[in-house]
Amino acid sequence: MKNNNDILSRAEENYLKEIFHLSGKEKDKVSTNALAERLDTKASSITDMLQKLKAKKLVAYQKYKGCSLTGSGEKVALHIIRKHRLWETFLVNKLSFGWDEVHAVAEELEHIRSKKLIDSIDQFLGFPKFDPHGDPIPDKDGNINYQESKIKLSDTSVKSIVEVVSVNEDSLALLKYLDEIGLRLGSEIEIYSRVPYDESIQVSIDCGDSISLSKKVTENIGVRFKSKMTNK
Amino acid sequence: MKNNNDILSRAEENYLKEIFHLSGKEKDKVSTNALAERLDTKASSITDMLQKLKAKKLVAYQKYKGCSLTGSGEKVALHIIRKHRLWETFLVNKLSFGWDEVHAVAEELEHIRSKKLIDSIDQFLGFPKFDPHGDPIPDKDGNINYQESKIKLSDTSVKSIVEVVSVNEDSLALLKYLDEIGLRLGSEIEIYSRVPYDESIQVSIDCGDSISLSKKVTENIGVRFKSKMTNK
DNA sequence: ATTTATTTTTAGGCTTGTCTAAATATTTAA
DNA sequence: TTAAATATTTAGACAAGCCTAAAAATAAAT
Repeated sequence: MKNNNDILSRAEENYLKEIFHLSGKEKDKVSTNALAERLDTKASSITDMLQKLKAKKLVAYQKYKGCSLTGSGEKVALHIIRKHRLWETFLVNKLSFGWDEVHAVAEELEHIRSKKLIDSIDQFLGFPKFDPHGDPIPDKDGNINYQESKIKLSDTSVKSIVEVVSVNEDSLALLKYLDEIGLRLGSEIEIYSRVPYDESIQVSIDCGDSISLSKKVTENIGVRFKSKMTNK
Repeated sequence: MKNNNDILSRAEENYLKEIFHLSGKEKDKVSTNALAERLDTKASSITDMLQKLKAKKLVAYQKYKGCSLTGSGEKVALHIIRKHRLWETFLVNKLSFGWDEVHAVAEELEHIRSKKLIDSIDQFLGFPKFDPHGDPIPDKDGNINYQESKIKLSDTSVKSIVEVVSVNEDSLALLKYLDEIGLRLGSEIEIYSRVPYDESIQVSIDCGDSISLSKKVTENIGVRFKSKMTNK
């Protein structure tokens, strides 16, 4: 049960992290092009790196067939994600950063190598379970509490009332926009109607005015079902 | 007065920092070999990098004549040192790290690029003036309070009583040893005698038993004069 | 003032992680 | 089921930052 514990480069860590994110809960194979887009590199670079990561037994990879993480690859990925999310929580809870300001910095901090440091931060924060965007934080052994019954806002049915539990942090512009319209973690959203043509929905946020949200927005918001709207 | 604000690599930042440390308060020229030893690389690598840093106007350098920092080079160096020392202070004051555990981690943290982050940490710590090893922390404008009348323990005269105000953090082994013999920041040291042959000195620490300290140790400890010993 | 020793620089190479362009698989569509 | 489109891989190149070995400059010693 020996871990191939060579020290990994930043690039290698980022590849593993993105493979984890892209393969999702269903552990799908991840395609070269999908990785290239997320990592903002060319497909040929992806191929090179996958061969390297395969040699280190961190990913399973076959030519033309996509890749997935091995056990130890997933362990590394979860550790990076743990660090990323703990640092974000630190920035927001202790240093009063806005939720739209933390992602870029956490992308750097997640590569700091001290185990003692991140475990101390975890303790300092009181062992938080979720980060400021509502995503679950893996514990020191890599266990992650996937949130029960979380769905995308884009997948909800009309006349529902839901609670916002997570937001995709990748787009700074999105986070700023949500801030502007007053949509935050815990907000209550009532879905009035859906326009089939563009899949935009008409909603109110925390009982505010009715507002339209595009598909592009709603597919990046995670919610939990609360109740159906009462007809009055 | 425009700053050549290309983003610098980690390596470049480390070179600038070491040039700053080696050139000292007197702003001496720094030799290629001295840098090579501190940075644990070969002299030829130093030459390469100095040419690059010269092109970026961060160091003044002439073949065979050593180098020194330019104004903007020094500014960068001070900013790295500020970050290093603030992170060390954070680790010790907020996360209960030992003073011998913080250096390695701070070597990584000092390269995190967010200005807002480090200024927030500064505020979070209450704008400390000195780090856990007694070294002064540059403020956000790069001003540094060199400690008044600090000298090396190796340069003290016998029959003096001095207070420890700083310790060279570079050697982990030294910090562990000092911890062992109970020498810490603020300790009071009485110097009984000096052996001319090896320049070791005989001292007591905080009124404890007499102990011998080698030159190698005493030249890495900064002290401030308190008083002469009373003859009784 | 030469010779010897030391320091520094040059020249050429290696690895990592990227790129472009061309070749090859796979998938989709006719 | 063959042709067109798309996805992926290979081949060759490049910059950064390091290396070794050899050449050149400086410093030390006779």
